[in-house]
Amino acid sequence: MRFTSAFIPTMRENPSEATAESHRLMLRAGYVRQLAAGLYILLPLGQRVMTKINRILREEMDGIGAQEVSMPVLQPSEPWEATGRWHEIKEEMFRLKDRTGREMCLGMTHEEIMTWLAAREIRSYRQLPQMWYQIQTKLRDEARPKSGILRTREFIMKDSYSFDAGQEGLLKSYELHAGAYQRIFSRCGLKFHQVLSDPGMMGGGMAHEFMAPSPAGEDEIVLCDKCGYAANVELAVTLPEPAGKEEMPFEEVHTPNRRTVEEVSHFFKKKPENFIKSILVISENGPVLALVRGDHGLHEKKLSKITGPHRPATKDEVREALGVEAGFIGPMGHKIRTIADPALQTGSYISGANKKDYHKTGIKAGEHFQAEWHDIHKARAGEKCPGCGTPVRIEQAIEIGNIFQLGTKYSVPLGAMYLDENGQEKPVIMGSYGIGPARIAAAAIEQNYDKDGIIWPGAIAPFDVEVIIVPSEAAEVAQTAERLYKELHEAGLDVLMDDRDERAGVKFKDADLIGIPMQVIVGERNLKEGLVELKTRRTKATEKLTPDELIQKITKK
RNA sequence: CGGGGCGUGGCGCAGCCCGGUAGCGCACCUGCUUUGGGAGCAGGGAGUCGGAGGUUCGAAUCCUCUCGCCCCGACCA
Repeated sequence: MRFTSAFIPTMRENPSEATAESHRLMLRAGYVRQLAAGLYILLPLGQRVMTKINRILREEMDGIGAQEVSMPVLQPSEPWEATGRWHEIKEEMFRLKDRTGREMCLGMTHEEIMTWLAAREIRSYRQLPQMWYQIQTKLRDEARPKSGILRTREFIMKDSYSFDAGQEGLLKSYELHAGAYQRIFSRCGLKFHQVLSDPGMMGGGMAHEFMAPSPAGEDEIVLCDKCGYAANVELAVTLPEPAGKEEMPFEEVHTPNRRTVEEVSHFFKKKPENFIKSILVISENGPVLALVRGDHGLHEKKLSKITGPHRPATKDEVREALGVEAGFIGPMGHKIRTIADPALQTGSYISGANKKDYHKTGIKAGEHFQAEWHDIHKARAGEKCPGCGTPVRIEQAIEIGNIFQLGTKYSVPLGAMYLDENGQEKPVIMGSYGIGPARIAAAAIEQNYDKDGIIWPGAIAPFDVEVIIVPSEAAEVAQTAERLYKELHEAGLDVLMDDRDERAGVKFKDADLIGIPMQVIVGERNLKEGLVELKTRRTKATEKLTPDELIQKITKK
C-alpha cells in the first residue's frame, strides 16, 4: 500500500477527549474515529489490525476443532424469555419491536441462540461433542462507555460455545479453550494472566478470565509469584495479617462526635486494624449488617454473592434497624442477619457501642457477637496467598477474554437434550468462551507504546514493514524504494510505503506514531554508499545494509 | 442514574465575568524558497459560536429549557 493512495489521517495534536493511551494513539495515528459515545469507526489501519487478530483467532479456534458459524444480531425474545434473561437483564439490552409488534432484541451475547440451535439439532450422544464459534457484532447499551474502544456499546466478539455429553467432556472443552486462548494472546504479543473469576450472571461452575496487565484496565487481579495463584479481586480470598492482639477491657468509652474509623482511631491513638467497621446494607430480604476490620474495605461484590443485590442503608434505615445513629454502630446485640469477615474471628476490637457518642473496647467474636463468617473484605497487596502463604501482588488489568463452565443453565430451559447410550434423555452440558478482539488491540497498545507512538507486536501490526522514501532529487532513491517495496511485497510481507511529498521529519514522525514494527529508510545520504537503513520501531536501533541484505534479512523470518 | 467538566472552521484553544459586525496556532489551497526528525515567507478558502426559546436597539457573551461528549461513581453477558 502506498501512503499517497491510503487513507491514514494522522493528527499532530492530541484529541482532548481521549484519556486512555490506546484511545489517544488510535485517534492520532489514524486507526479509529468516534461516531458517538461508545461507537467507533475503524479506519483502514484499524480494520487491518482487527483482520490480523481475527485471523489468529480463527486459526486457533479451528485448531481445537471449533467450527465457525454466523448468528443473527437481531433476535426474537422467546429464547431469552425461556432462560429468564429477557427480564433479568435490564437497560443493558437493546430492545425493539418489529412491524408486527413482535418483541425483539439486539444480541449482546449468544448463549440463548446457540442453545436454541443445539436444542433443535442435537439428539444423540453420537453427535457430541460440538464446539461452535462466531466472530460477530454484539450490542450492549452500556451504562458508561469509556476509554475509547475498551468499553463500547457495539463491538466485535469472538464467542464460542461447547456442547458435551457430560462433565468430563465439558472439562476437556474448557481446557482446550484455555490452551487456545493462551496461544492466541501469546501470538498477539500480550502479557496476560489467566485468573479465577466470578461466574456472575452466566451461572454455572468454574470460570476464568484472561487479563492483560495495564493501568487502563478496569479490573484488579491478585497474583502470587510463588505458587501461581491468580484471581480477580472479586473473589480472591487472601489472608490478612492477624490484628486486634491487644487485650482491652470490655467497656464503654465516651467518644463525642467521633464517627469514622479515622476519627475514632485517632481518638484512641490506635491503628485502624484494631477497630471493627460496621456497615448496614439493605438487601432484598431486609437489612444486613456487614462487619469488616477497620483497615479493610468492604467488597460489595463478595457481599452480594451472599446477600443478593443490596444498597447502602440511609440514616433513617440505620436508626430503624439498629436503634442507633450511624457512626456508633457496633456488632453486639442485633437481631438482623450479620455477616463478618474472618479477619475478625480472633482478637479483641473497638467498635461502636450502639449508643450515640460512645464506643466499646475489648469486643470479641463469639463472646460479644455472633455472625456468619464469609470473606467480604477487599484483598490488598501484601496479604497472604491462600495457596502458599506468600504475600500477593495486585495489578490492574484489562479483561481480554473469559471462559465459563455453564453446565445445564441454558440447555435445560431451552430443551437442548440428547439421548445417551442407554436411551436416557439428558441435558447437554455447555461452556461459553469469549474474546474481545478490539480489547486485544487496545491492550497491545497500552502495553506497547512510547512517547512517539504505538509499537505494535509483529503479529497484529497493520503492516509488517514501512518503507520511507526520504525526499531527494536523486532518481536512485525512489527507484531503490520501489524495488524494495515490490520485492518485500512479493516475499509475502505487508508493506506500506511512504511515497508522500513530505519532508523527512514528517514521515519519520508519522511512522513512529503509526507504529509499524520495522522501518526501511531509503535516503540519498546512505544510498551514495549503496546502503539503506533498517530501523526497529521498538528500540529505534538502526542498521545499514545493502538492499539485497535487507531483503534477505527481513524475509527469512 | 448521581456528581463534576466541556461544546467557538478539520485538530488544539482564546474571546464569555463586564453584550457592540468572530480570533489565534496547527492543518488545508496557491506561489516562491527549503528538504534526514512535524520548514520559512507571501497570498487564500473555510465557522448555523451544539440546538430552541427569551431579555435587549444589538447576544458566542445574560436568562430558561434542551441535546451531545468526556471524567468520577453506581452499573457491567
